[in-house]
Amino acid sequence: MKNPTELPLVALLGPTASGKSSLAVWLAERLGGEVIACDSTQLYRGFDIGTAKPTNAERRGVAHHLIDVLDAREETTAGGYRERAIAVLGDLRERQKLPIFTVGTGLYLRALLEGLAELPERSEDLRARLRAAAVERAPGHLHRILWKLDRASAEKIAAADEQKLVRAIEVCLLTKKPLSKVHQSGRKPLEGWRALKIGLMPKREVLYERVEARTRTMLERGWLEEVRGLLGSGFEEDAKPWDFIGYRELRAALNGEMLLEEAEQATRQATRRYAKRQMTWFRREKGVEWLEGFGDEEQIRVEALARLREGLSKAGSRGR
RNA sequence: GGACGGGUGGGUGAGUGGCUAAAACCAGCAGACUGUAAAUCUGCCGCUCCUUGCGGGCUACGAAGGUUCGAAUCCUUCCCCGUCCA
Repeated sequence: MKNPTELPLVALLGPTASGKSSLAVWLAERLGGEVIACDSTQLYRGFDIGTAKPTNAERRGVAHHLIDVLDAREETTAGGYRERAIAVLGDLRERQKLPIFTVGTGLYLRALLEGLAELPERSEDLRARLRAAAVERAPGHLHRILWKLDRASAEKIAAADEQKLVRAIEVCLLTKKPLSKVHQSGRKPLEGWRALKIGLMPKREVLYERVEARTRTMLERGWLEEVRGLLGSGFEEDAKPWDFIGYRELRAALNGEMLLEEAEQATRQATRRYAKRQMTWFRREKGVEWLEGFGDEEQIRVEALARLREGLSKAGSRGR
């Protein structure tokens, strides 16, 4: 196999409610592109309103990928996302379409562009055993195990961070090597593509206002009904999508564990915190052209288009 | 008019003489994060100064006075709020 020519791909990053989806469609129409969601929640079928999937009307006939590809009881992982995205990229290459990623999940973009180390997949079995042990033993048990297996990792992970400790121990046990060592090898960056990154970074307080307004709008569009329907459809209570912001709160409201009003309030709150975490992650992303505004604002769109055209011509390929 | 209960930092709220710039929680801010990532976790959080130290100064628990070596904590008066009696 020859090394394929390097083609440009676009990554639109930005916190939730910053208007990525709308900008993506607008750009796709002008650049001959198709949209690929890079979002851990839009992957799931049935969870539509609260994950802010673009509606058919909003897609305006532009093809969208990696939305609705998983059943609620399936697990996503960064590695799994990477594989799917690479498959889509292959398809777009063949059809000569510009890939435009709407990136909400920073880890997934990184996994795609920079690759992941050669790590084993998660093992539910092992995880269950580790968790059980943690409950029985004194606090700090997992951290002590990791300390023995891989001191360097143990120093980086907080004793309270069970999720990361379990993962680290899991990798050490399955590979029989320290995680910190495994991390140093085997990362394969994406080949054949050159990423043009545009970031949306609206003013904090305006973004928060949008978050509030959008939560309201989602409810008005029947979000609660959607959740009611999902509850009735019978998949496990611990299915991954019930972790998503809003879904867990609305479910609690429907189960009588909190008032609807409280659920709405909690949802807004969680969304704001989420937006903040996204911004923290994105700030570290390299090579991003930042725009201070929302993706549905005319001047932001025009500017995004201009910067992309520049980038595309440098990449020496399509762009009309 | 009378009897109780209460007024604490952005919010809720603990604290009844020193260990208290004041628990805890929330909000806020900053950050970490290579297979759960809309997850998980960490730090900061009155103001200020610097030689950034378990450092110094100032302000703070409704208001004003007082007791005390020392008060959010005790006393007095006043102002507000709640409940009950008239």
